[in-house]
Amino acid sequence: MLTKRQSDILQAIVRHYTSTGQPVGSKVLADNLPERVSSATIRNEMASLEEMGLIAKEHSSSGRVPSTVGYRYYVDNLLDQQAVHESDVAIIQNSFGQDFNKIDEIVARSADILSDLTTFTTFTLKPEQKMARLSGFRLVPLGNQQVMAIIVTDSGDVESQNFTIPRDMNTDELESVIRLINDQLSGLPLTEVLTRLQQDIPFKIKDYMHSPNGVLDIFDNILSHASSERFFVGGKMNLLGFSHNHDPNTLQALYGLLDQNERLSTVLDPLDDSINVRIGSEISNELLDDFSLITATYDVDQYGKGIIAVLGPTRMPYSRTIGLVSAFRQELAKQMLDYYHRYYDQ
Amino acid sequence: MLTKRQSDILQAIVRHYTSTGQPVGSKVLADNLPERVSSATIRNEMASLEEMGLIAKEHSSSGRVPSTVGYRYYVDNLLDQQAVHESDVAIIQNSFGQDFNKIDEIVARSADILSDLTTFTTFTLKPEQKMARLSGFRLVPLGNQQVMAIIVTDSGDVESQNFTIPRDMNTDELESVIRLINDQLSGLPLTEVLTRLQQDIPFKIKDYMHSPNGVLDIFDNILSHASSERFFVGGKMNLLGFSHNHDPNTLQALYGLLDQNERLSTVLDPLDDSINVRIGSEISNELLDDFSLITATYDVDQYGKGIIAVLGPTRMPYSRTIGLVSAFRQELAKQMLDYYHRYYDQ
DNA sequence: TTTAGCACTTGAACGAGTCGAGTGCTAAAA
DNA sequence: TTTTAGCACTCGACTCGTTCAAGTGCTAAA
Repeated sequence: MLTKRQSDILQAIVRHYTSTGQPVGSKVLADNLPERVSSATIRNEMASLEEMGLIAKEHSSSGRVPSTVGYRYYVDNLLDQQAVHESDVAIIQNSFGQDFNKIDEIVARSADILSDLTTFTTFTLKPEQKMARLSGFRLVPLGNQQVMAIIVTDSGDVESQNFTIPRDMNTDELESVIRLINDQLSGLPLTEVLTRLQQDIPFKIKDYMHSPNGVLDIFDNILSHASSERFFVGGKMNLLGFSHNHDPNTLQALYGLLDQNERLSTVLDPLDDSINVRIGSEISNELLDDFSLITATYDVDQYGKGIIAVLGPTRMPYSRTIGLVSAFRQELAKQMLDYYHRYYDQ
Repeated sequence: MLTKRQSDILQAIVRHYTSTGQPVGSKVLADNLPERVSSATIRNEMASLEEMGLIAKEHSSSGRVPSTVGYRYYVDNLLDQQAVHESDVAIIQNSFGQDFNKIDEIVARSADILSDLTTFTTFTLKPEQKMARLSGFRLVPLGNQQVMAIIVTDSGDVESQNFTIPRDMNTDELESVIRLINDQLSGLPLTEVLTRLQQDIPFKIKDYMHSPNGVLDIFDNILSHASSERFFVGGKMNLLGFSHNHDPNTLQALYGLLDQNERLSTVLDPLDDSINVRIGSEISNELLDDFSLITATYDVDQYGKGIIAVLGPTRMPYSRTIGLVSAFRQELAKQMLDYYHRYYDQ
């Protein structure tokens, strides 16, 4: 456990370092502490803090820099009341237009707004659609053997995909299959729809058409697309600004990571419903050792929970960023509820 | 006009510099020229070349580097027969799958293939759709006030967009409008459809519905989307590798440019149907002074002409890159024709 | 016209010296 | 016992001079 003075010193070090980027020495600290003590005393205290692993030197006679553990302690114990600027709240509210036609549009826009505010890179995920139920398949002929398949869920998600009908496929057959699917699978959760599509449906379809494989692949394809979770990434290029490492290869690797949804989702998984901060090596991913990740869920009542996340440098203004995330998750939840109410309640 | 020996020297300088990135001195050149001359002679010749503005020194005692004018001369007069490696041709052919459901997919894939091959950044634009004709509007109700509007052109382009019907809008009214539009506008070129939508159609619609504005905006919106030209960008992140300038601000500005289609299209406009090379300052855009841009059209017969382009460093292997572009435009045209034939000829 | 030779220029790499900001430690003061 | 003043020490950043290699331009001879 730290003494009051040690806390003060650690806090001052983090504040100073995150805002200037320079290691902090005993003299500067002496001028910035609430109680006046000499630089020598501070040096002694810093020696203790270093022994505890909270701060570190870059070289033997440099000032101190917070370590991962130090940031951790700061975030857990020394954070300001996360006061969110009213102007920021106003910006958030005004940035959402009202002309959203899809949940995805809200989510994508969210990532951009949040990255503009924080100047970092952000991720957003819409509420889990796992429990969403199939409300209908549609098939729209486009002429010339082309067909657009559309799947709609009761949570308002729409996924469409074009495909081409094999020449040997009969349109009537296709229509009956669609009817069958709508009859049998409407109202079921997407997960179950997927399994049914692989199990009993092929069996039943046999009666209607002679080559059912191609069609089912299409449904499979579009369905798994609809039920797959895709992160929207905002402010990708901000990374260039706050990454310390400007080596092209490292950057390319990082950007590769941002494009791989599977890898992202393991990294961004929020542990609980609070605002979660992972610092440097705590984000078990070598590429992200110099970054901090703030993740949070947002709760859209019966429509499920989504995720927002901010990726910034370890030396980020934690208080401000956490405040922004906190304000943002609320506003986002509100926007989504608005959206759902506008279109689905009556 | 350059003497044979001057040509040889310029050629050797460009070759050497593009492959090593190091300024080239008289000694190295002496070893690499077809006819054996002393380094002193070469120094004299280089002095002439420099006076003509074809090469330049980085500092008073450094080797020479090609200038923009020098590259220009090289590209115009000294290029190898652009022999394309058979293996590259094979790669191009194999990289196109056959499971394309949309022209856009082919175009997007093209940008990726070409950027992988060149290791540079590439742009592709599908054949001009200006002359494409509207073959139909579709309107698919998705439930809960939501509707998906689909527009299909005779060139097989499909554009869809969700929107929400205002509560005061009558579905029957909407249907009659759709019918009207299909009746009146099918078969017309998209450009004309756009103007008609703004001129006589609103007048006619008045009879069918009391608040025509919202609907027409939607049509307008989706139509201009369909007829807008959008470049696909491949290998964005390759830019990190070949840009000399690693300054985050410059990079961000560059990436900003890649996302602005309007600005791109002024830059990428190919002057004619040959393969066009613009070097450094010739690409009238300050941001691109250290880059070279190779643009070319590809010709898909009656379906129009599209554009492909490669953005690389001024010191790129011109011969190889031009060869690749040349082979690629042919294969791409073939792929598109295949696609069209597969789906539109009977 | 070409070439050998030579004086000259330049950036890169290296070491020595200085400076400033920081440290740890000791011994005296509180 | 805690705090502080003082001091020797360390290290990176910077400057300066030196050396080295790779170039150059120019001159005079071949």
